[in-house]
Amino acid sequence: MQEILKENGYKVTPARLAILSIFNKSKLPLTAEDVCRELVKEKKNKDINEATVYRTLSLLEQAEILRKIDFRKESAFFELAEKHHHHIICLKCDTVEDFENKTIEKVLGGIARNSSKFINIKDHSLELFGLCKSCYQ
Amino acid sequence: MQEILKENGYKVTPARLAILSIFNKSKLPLTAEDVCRELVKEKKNKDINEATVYRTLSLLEQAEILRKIDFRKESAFFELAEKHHHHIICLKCDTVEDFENKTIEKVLGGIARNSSKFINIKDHSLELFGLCKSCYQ
DNA sequence: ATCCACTTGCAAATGATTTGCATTTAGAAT
DNA sequence: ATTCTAAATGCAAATCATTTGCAAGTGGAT
Repeated sequence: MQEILKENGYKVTPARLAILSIFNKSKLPLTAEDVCRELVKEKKNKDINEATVYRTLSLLEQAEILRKIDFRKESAFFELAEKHHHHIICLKCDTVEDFENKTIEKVLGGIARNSSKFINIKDHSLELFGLCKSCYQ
Repeated sequence: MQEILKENGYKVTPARLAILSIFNKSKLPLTAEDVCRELVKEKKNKDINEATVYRTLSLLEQAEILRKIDFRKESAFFELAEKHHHHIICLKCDTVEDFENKTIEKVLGGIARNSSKFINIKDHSLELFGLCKSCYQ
């Protein structure tokens, strides 16, 4: 793991190793708060600051060691609920293009039906992120 | 539009009508802030409070008149970036089940390629939301 | 062992969203 | 039309996740 840090030119620090090790142990995605809580549990690392956790998470995300589940924008977006569809969102200017696709809906229906842990799927969200023609240099 | 409010037992107020009308005019999803900005533009409705906008948006969401794009949880989630996959998330207990599906990836590739506005798709997020077996009453 | 850019801790700032409370209002009952 | 009450609103303060400025600490190249 620490090789990945070095390769990317980041220093190997106790905080970074501790946080990486937490993700290695966890089977589930974690929030910054989850990480802090786990850190406190480990006797040795009671002292890693919340701000450091946030800074480390975004560093690890940029290094593509961690993935952030859903690129959430600062604010929530709303639209009329009329028709079900999905979006392609520009990472730079927030332009939105809608799309819908029957195949995907069908496949998702099957996935929902075959889930081992879930019995009731209420909705789903699907967004593509990229650069629109104007923002693509 | 106001019939929908009445049908659901909500009072028809100037604020609600103004906000609904903004969504009717808009081709794009809007944030609470966007709505406030539009309200200020209209001479008549300079006076609708920000808190009212937020309260109205969540009311309209509950009435299923508006849809919130991506059910964002309070905090962002992170996980090791190793393998690309998606999630089924319990709305009650946050339990997560992973899944992946080649068909969906393939279809999304085609959608990206055929987009009229976008030229560079970097990533996508796909999450299903529902109730896990334990939380389903 | 030294040095400096990179890290960290701490506290304060930020930005979106929510909430308590006093006032106003929609709309049902009169 | 007037009255009445629960629901809706404005305002300001609170909250919550996340970010940032700055001073102090530390990896790791030399």
